[in-house]
Amino acid sequence: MDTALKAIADPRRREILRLVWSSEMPATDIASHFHDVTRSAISQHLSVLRQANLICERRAGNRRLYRANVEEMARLRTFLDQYWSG
Amino acid sequence: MDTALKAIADPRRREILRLVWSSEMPATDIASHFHDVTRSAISQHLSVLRQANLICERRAGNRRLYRANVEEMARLRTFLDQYWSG
DNA sequence: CTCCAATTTCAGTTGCTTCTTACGTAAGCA
DNA sequence: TGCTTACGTAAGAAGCAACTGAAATTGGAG
Repeated sequence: MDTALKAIADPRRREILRLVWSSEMPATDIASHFHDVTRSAISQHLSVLRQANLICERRAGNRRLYRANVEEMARLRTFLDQYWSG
Repeated sequence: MDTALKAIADPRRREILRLVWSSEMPATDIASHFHDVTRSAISQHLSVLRQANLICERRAGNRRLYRANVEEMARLRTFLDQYWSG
């Protein structure tokens, strides 16, 4: 849970999550949304998000398609809701 | 807002916030709740929380009394709620 | 004024984060 | 087979974060 909180504390990663929120997207497309950072950096952000279990990865041929793990995000949201009201 | 998110991503700081959630508490009392870390470290965590505007400080003689800034926490909560739903 | 308690601040260390460049690898295409 | 595209991973720089112990600050007590 801690890992997830740290992960979403980064604005770049929140932006990535938003991109794959409701539909999956290949890594290249994700990276091309960021013009101030290399593809490699985005790949590493994706890795952080994957370790936090906030995104799912699916391989399709050459590509890797990412989408947000809405269940885990719901769990994080619940955790915070309990924190605010505890 | 980013600063606040980073601040609450740390479990120690979340614990501190919980301690001063509904009543103010002097720094010494806060520090004495943590047995694995020095007063100095807690003081620095308090400083991070103050910069994030998540706590308020009041001086009373020798002491410094801290309490959570519930308004700022509410703003943070709203920010996250909007993030989840948009 | 002196001494003590409460607390921050400073200096320094260690470890983590973010980023870049360069390289590796697997899938598709000629 | 060899070239290209789409990625991840490795290595290293730069900066940030968390901690400790020592010193500074500020207020109270004698």
